[in-house]
Amino acid sequence: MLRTHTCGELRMTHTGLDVTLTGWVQHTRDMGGMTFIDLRDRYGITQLVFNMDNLPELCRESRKLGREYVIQVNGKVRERINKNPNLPTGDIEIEVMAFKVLGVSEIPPFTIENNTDGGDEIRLKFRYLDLRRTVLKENLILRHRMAMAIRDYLNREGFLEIETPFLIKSTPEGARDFVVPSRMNKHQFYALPQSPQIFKQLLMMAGYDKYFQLVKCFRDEDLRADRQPEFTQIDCEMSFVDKDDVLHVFEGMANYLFKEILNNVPANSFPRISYDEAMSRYGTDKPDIRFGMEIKELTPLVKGKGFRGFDEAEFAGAICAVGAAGWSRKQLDAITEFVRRPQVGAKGLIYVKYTEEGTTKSSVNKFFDDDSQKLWCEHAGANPGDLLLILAGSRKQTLTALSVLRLEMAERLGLREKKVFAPVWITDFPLFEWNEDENRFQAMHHPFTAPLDEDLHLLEKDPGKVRANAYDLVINGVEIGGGSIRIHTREVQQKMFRVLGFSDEEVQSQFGFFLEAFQYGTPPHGGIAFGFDRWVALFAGTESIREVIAFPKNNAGRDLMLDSPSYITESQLKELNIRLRE
RNA sequence: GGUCACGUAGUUCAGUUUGGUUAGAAUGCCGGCCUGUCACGCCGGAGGUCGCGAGUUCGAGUCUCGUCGUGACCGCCA
Repeated sequence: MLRTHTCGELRMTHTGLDVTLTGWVQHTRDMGGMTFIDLRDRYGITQLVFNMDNLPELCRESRKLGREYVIQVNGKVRERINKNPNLPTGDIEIEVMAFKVLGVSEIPPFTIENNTDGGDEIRLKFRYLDLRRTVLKENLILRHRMAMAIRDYLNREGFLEIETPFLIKSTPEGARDFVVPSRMNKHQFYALPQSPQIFKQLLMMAGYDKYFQLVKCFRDEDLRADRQPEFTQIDCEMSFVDKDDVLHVFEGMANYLFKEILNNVPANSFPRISYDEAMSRYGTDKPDIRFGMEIKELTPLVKGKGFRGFDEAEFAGAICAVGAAGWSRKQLDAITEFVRRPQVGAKGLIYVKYTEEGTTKSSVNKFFDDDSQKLWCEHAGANPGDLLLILAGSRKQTLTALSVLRLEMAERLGLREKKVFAPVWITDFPLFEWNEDENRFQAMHHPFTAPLDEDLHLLEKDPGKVRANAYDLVINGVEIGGGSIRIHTREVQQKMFRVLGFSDEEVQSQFGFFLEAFQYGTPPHGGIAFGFDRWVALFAGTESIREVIAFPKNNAGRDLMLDSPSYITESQLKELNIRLRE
């Protein structure tokens, strides 16, 4: 080894010891008579001292060391005269006797410190420099610890980690596939998996009754801060289980992570809310339940008083902002503007201030008297001092807008505390949703999701009413994972494909092998998959999963460091029998 | 596929509203001074195709159009 210790481990107990350290020059402070250097490695920072009195030649040499030079130093550990309480190694320093430059460095394009001066673009281009920063380093360490804890828990629960192929087959339904041309099979393409769904079900059929995999998945769709074209799932499947069994095992896994990683267990068992209930109480299927502020319907209370905004609306709903009756005109205008943005799409915002004196003041005073406004307040659970915010319009759009408004208000009122975690299971999703563009039903989860037993008889008569035996894990408004009990008979699976509008020929060519597999003894099974990147981001306290991925892509799917994707040569194309079209 | 914002020194930004002399700041970088710093301090210096292209104008960093890049969002993401 080129070193005897790391830059994070030396303490007072090591004083007097002769040590050799290696690392990067974080910073030099040249005082004239003496020079201090902060030496950094993965483990921390240790201060080096050079002194003109002792070794003038060495001290002069040290001034030539630039930022990010890689050096090896030999010296003695000694107690500092001025200690630095902000540094774990701040009680000691190294009196350098000799050093050697192991690698010189250009001047880095941005400063490699906690508060970097670099913007997103340049940091992605020089990702290997950005990764030297403590924030990203700690995120990657967190990711590692979580991966280890997950493997540890699932291993002890008897799960086997089994790899599945990446070069597979393009199938309809779901996200757009990334495809890979096959040189040996002219004009044919593999697809990269959107998830190992079919493989894990085949593993259940093969008798591996508890499977998991930390696995890359690929979806060729447009990106967001919480979406990358390739991302990592914790993919799990179990046989001979019902919904409760699955939820129990993975509640256990979530709590194991909370305990091992954050030392903070939110609840032994997580609340469960049906999809319908989530939609009516929160306006979304991924509610943030760290705070109340639930949506209350006011439709019957507001109709018929001549206010067109209500009279013409299918639905009117309110949320109650506790203690916000004193909000200024400016604050209310800002929040009104917020809901009127095209992304939220509300026509306007009606507010009612329920004053401390017990009277009401609203933006629709002209149409409603104090008593009726008080009635709304009571209905929505508001007390004197609270602010009622009301949106009206079509039921679906208004609920969606209220859900967005609810989050925004919570943000402004400081109710979304980073260190509080509120997990919740959302259950009983609709099995299908209607696709307006294609004029057909499509699977809300995926085509292998089992209907609830009691809704099975509706499958062909009234597919829109069928509920799925499916569940999502939502933490703090972030969809962390989702899964379902799967269809395990050929008959139901075929009915499912029929409702989705597949012809028998299409089913045969796309899923023939799968239907065939059902015929050789298929156990009842179900599972779940978690977005590992999102989970790490949640624990790291960041919204962007790029912060927890070593080498992420930008929002156009480009790798700014590699400058990929890129063109390939004519000879590569020829080998693949591919001609580019305009 | 669409909407919006941004693009000025190595970097992060101001300047654009109202076109007008030599485009500024901070930080970084280079040189000098400094023996207890840790956001070291002080003095001095260098550093610019205002993304690119066209247009309007006596005159464009500033206005218009196009284009490229970056970010956020809608659609999309079973």
